[in-house]
Amino acid sequence: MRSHYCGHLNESLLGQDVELCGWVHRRRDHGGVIFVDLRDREGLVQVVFDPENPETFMTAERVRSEYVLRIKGTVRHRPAGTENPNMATGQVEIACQSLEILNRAEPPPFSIIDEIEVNEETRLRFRYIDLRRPQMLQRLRLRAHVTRTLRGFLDAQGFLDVETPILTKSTPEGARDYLVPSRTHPGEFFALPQSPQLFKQLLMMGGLDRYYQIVRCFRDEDLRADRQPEFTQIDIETSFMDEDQIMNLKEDMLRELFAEVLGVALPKPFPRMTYAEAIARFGVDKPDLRIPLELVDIGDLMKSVDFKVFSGAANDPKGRVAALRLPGGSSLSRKEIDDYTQFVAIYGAKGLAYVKVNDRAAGREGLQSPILKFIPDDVVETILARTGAENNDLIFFGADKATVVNESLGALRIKLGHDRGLVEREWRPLWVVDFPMFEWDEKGNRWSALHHPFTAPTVNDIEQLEANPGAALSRAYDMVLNGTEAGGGSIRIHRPEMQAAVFRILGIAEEEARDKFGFLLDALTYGCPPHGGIAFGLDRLVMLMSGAQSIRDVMAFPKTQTAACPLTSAPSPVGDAHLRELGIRLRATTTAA
RNA sequence: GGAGUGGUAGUUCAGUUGGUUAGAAUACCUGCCUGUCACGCAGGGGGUCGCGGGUUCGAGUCCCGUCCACUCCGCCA
Repeated sequence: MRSHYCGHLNESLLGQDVELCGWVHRRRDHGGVIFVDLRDREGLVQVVFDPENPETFMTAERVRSEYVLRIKGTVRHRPAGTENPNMATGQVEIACQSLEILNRAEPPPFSIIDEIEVNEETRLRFRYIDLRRPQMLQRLRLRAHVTRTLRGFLDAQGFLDVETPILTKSTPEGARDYLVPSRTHPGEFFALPQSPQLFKQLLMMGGLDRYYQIVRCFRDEDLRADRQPEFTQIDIETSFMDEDQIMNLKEDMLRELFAEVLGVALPKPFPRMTYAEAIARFGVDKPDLRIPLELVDIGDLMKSVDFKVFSGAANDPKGRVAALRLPGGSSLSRKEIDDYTQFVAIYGAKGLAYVKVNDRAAGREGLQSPILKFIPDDVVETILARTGAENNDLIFFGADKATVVNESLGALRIKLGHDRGLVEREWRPLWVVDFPMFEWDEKGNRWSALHHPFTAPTVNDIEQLEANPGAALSRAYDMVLNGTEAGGGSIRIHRPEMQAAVFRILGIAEEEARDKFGFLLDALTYGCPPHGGIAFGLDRLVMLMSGAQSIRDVMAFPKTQTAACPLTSAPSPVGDAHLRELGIRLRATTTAA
């Protein structure tokens, strides 16, 4: 076992003999002396080889970058004037007495020293080298600090860490499953869990009462900067607690986490906002409260204007007309506005109307806009007043189906916030509550669960729920942090009749419900306690806390956008014999006659 | 499934209107340098311009297709 880390050497060890292991960060020769910066996970220390120890010196001449060394030597002060203030260990150096090359190394494919942004595929192919870079190491250490702190909190609160199966049962709805063929049941498949949702509910039925697990989840959907096919949840479930108790407890958890890991004091309590308010003011159900821009409804003003884009949306029960004021936005160039128009087109917006407010006092003369001629003076004045417009502002307008207006202006709001440097440098958590229970799926022509099918509605009356599913609210809550969904949960259904009713509304036939969830329905009949819980996305949380731009940067071995691993070349073909054993029919490789 | 950006030396990049033997920095190798630490100096090696096809006297450059990476839409109960 090594006696010291390189990065821990300091003046308290002056004169002592130490043994160090590490990588050659850099070798320099000068004036008959060899300097080696030796690196381990704690940092760098400079090792000095002088010719008075010829055997060691000659060995040192052979070392190259990334060679792995074990050295023994004496800690001493650097000569006056040669201290390196850029190095944590820059006051001391090691006078080397013995040197052992534990392994040689090819020159690394990219620099560990320079902070040049290397192509991500190359980084992933050589991830073991990428991980040597201080920033990656620091992120993994932060991640470990986060899980350690969370475990400490949950253990102290009496939560029990229980593992649930990875090989489990495929469930309908939700994301696409990753499937695993069963050898012993030819033609049948396990699914990897999208989350341990049903198992944690079964643990409540098993009397566990407070459960948590830091657990891998799998979803076979397309990837994003914040979405990987396998990711980690902090999964939590409790019995007998209501939503306020759960939210309060989880707030405490997050506050302790941020205080411990980042030294940041999160607000107490977190603000709460209904889903409806979030959509109305920010267009999205996970608002980034750091951006001081809001959507303002103006549909009531537009019902009879002589401009069909606006009046049509204003008179459509599913439409919305909204304004978004950008302070100081009148300086935007025509090209910038065109670019924003292109940007909102991604979300289905057919255009992006705007008004530049050059001189508020000058009335219509002080405004500049391609659409103003369609709108009466009093309406213009009301819009300016309602949005709080001031000189040099710009107001964007969205008019379309409400979903299009919400998504496009919601996304534009975030983009403007970043482009114009309006994002506050703060942590702004909030709870979003009162989600609709169901949303109408136009394509499938049916109701689908906004959260998941085990979420309890706010009403207890089944007839009332079935009479008007679209009006029902759920007992779900999302924790949003700086515009990212950090976690989400709900109180679950614990009455078998209610669970059956929700399945009915979702169009899951009784037979199918029996087949897929019979075990859950049975369990509900044997004394299921009221229960609920929450799951946090660990990767996203660590991404936010570390300032990383991608979830991949806080995972040791992430996958690329096509869900492949450049390091191991997974996925890869398997042999025919292997497939036959699994009862999988081979796809014909030659064209049939 | 769709939109966008990119792919040239180990790495990060430049490469003009299509025109000589495709460059720079850095890394690597050799030598020099008595305290360097982004050391310095001199020299050297290193290229299937992602892949395939086309246009052309001539393609890194233009066209078509394709693969890969990244960002986003759809998708993600």
